[in-house]
Amino acid sequence: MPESVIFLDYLFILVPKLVSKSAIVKRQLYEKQGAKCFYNLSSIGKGKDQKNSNDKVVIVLQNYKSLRDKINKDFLVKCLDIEYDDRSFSLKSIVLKYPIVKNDWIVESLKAGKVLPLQQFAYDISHVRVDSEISQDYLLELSDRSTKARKISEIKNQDGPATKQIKLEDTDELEKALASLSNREKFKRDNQDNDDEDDEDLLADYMAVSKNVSGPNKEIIFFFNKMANEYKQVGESYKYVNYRKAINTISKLDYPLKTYDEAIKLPNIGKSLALKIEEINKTHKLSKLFFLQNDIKYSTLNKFMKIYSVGPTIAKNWYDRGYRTIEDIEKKVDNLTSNQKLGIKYYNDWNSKIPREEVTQHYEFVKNIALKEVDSKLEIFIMGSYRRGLPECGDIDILITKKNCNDKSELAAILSKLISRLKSKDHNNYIQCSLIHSGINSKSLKFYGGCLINENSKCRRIDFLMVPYEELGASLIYFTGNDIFNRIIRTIAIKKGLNLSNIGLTFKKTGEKCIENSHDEKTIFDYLGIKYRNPEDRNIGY
DNA sequence: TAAAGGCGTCG
DNA sequence: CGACGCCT
Repeated sequence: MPESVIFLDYLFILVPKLVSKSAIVKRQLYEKQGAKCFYNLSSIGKGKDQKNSNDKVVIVLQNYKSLRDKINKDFLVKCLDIEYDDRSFSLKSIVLKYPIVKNDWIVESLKAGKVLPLQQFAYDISHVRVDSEISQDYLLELSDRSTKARKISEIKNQDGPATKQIKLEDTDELEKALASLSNREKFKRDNQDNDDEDDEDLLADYMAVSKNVSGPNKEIIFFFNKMANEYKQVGESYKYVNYRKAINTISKLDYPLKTYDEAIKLPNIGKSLALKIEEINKTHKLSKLFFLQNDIKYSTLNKFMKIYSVGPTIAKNWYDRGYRTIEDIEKKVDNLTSNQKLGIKYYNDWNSKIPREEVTQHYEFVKNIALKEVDSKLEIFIMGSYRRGLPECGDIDILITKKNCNDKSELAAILSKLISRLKSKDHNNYIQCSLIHSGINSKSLKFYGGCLINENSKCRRIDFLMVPYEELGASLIYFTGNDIFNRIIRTIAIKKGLNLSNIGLTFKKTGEKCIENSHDEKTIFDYLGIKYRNPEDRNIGY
């Protein structure tokens, strides 16, 4: 026996605490192998076994396979009996201190007759959901389960063979594992099933998106794009921008980015992004991404912010008040703005992409009405992602100008007339709703709303922008984007002491115009000292 | 450490 | 008018 004592320097925290006979038999087996066993962190050293300074503490998830869906932050916090801190990342500090492994680490180690490396059995903390309601219920259920099961079997049969059977089954499994290697494949299969499924989901996702991305670093770009979108949707706009800029840097490389050291030297890539690049290359996963996607707080903020007119402040406020679903919001929030109500009404429609071909249809439809029924001298362009050549668009952006017309009230009147025509029954109420209230006498040069091209279609977001002719160049740049491109060239302007907006290019200090009449974009590019870029080349960062 | 800029809506 | 959100 002495030579088989492999866990001599180990201290196991067994979670959750299971009191079934089989669990206790297992615990005794671990102890025979030299391990000290506890059920939570705070009881270490309180029992007969004292912690030695060289003891390696390992948190072992018992019955991992059947519990994996139930494990979340509150579950672990409660099991480990640690101080609860509601910040999303508090578990990280524990994990840094003590490894968390699935129980097959013990099983496989026993089979191998030696302690196997923890890494390959490590429980991925990034999967841990922060979800108090589910886990509280589950913990209650769990604490009863084994006693309940035993009681039922005892009632069925007073001699208790059922109990014995449970015990035999579980210890059998372990003994089989110890005794024979023929089970090795089965164990492997059983325990890797779920991970394989995760990988397949990821792969499908990856394949779908990677159609649009090629090059030696497409995997990194894929993950960084996911991170960018995740951060955008929870209101972390600087992180969003930084990821997009990093993608821009990486997508220019013609060689695969392999190491931290290579990455850190590149512009727009700092320590944390370089580490993530290394993680992606090693594991083909990004734990932070899975954390964000599975964290109840982040996914709820994400959900709320997809409502038009709900930003980070309101989403956080709702989250803090305990709201978790769109239904909660509809029922319990009594001060929704009219735009937010529309955002909920059209939640699905406005979160769907629009095929490029449909945008073309809208363009033809609006152009026709504008020229025939409003003013034949108008010039009408589709902007945004459409002008940048993308196959799908988030919305429909229409810029309208009139040659040599700088009269804003005339332009406003044109817009009012156009909108009222598009709202009319003559055109099947094409405009369904307004997000910027532009009445017939509105002086606004903008209109945002929802529109319907035909009965079978979805309601689409449409934006109109009336532009004085002298502002056309700056407006074309602004309304073409993308957002990151705009920020980059505006930053270039700042560095030259200038200010670039949709109105024009001015001197930062005096506010005077740099260019009197900038009808075209090229003049502005020239003044900034940068080469003209076609709209298709302004898709910065994915 | 800094990070784009203008404008509409709400209270 | 400040805070918030939206547009690229």
